[in-house]
Amino acid sequence: MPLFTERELDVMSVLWSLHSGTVSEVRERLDDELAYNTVLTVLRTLETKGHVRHEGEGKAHRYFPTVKRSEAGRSGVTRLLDKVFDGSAEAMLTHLVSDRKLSRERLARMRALIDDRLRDGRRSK
Amino acid sequence: MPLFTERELDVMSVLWSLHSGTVSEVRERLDDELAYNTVLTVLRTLETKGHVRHEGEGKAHRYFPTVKRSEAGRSGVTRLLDKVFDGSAEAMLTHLVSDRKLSRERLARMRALIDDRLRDGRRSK
DNA sequence: CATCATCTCCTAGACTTTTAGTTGGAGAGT
DNA sequence: ACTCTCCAACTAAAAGTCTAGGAGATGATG
Repeated sequence: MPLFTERELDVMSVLWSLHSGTVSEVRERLDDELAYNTVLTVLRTLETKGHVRHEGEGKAHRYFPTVKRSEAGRSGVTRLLDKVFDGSAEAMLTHLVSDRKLSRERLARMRALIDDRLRDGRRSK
Repeated sequence: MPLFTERELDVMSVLWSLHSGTVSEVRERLDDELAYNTVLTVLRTLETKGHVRHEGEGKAHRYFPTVKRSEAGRSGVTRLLDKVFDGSAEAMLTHLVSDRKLSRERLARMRALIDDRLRDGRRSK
C-alpha cells in the first residue's frame, strides 16, 4: 500500500499528470516554489521507496511513477473510509457531493456508476 | 484544516468512536500494541495542536476530540480529490463503490443522495 | 574553455514515533 | 503512621522521517 507524505504527494500528483518528468519539469508545476535540490531530494526519496524510477535523458534524469494513480487512490480511499468515516461510504459520498460545484453531467455520471453497481449486484447475488 | 499524522489519525479514530477516552481506553482499542506512554504522547501532541482537550477524572485524564469527524472528513476528501484524483469526483466514487461489499441498501441510499443533489441543482441553478 | 544546467554528496532543523525512567497519589496490609 | 503496590502522569530523550537546500563535481554545448 503506497503511502505518501505531503510533499511526496505534491510531486506524485505532478508526475501522474505529466506521465513523466525531469526535476525541472516537476519543479515548475509545483504550487510552492522549492529549490531545484529540494525537488530532487523528494524524487530520490520516492525512488528509494520504490514509487518512481528514472532513466537518463541526456544529462538529466527523467522520472516515471511506478505507482498508478488508481493504486494510490484505492489506498487513500480505504484509509479515509476506515479511519475517518468508520466504514460509511454514504458519509464519505456526502462530502464528495456536498458543497462543491459539480456539474449536472458529472452528477449524472456518478449516479450511472451506482446504477451499474446495483444492476450487477442483482445478478451476482 | 485539521491534518493528522498516521498515528494521530489512529488515535482520533478511536476517540471519535468512543466520543471520549482515557489513555488506557484508547490504548486498548488501537490495532497496534503501543506502550502506555506512546499513546499519552500522541494525545498530548494532539492537544497541543488543538485537536483534543482533556478533563480530569479521578487521577486520570479523559480526552475529548475538539475536531469533528466531518471536519476531518471534509479536508481528507478534498485533499484526496485534488492530489490523487485530479478533481474527478467520478474517479473517486469508482473506488468507493468498486470491489467492496456494499449492500444493496447502502448503494440505494448512495443513489438517493445523488438524486437529491440533482433535484436541488435543478432549482438553484 | 567557459558556462549553464543538472547531478551527487552532505548537512541540518523540525517533526514524529516510541519508550525508559521518574514522580506522586490512593488503597491495602502490618 | 509507615510501607508496598499499582496506576497514571510527567520528564527526557533516542531513533527515525521529512523538508529544505548549500557546495561542488560533471558533462554537454556554444
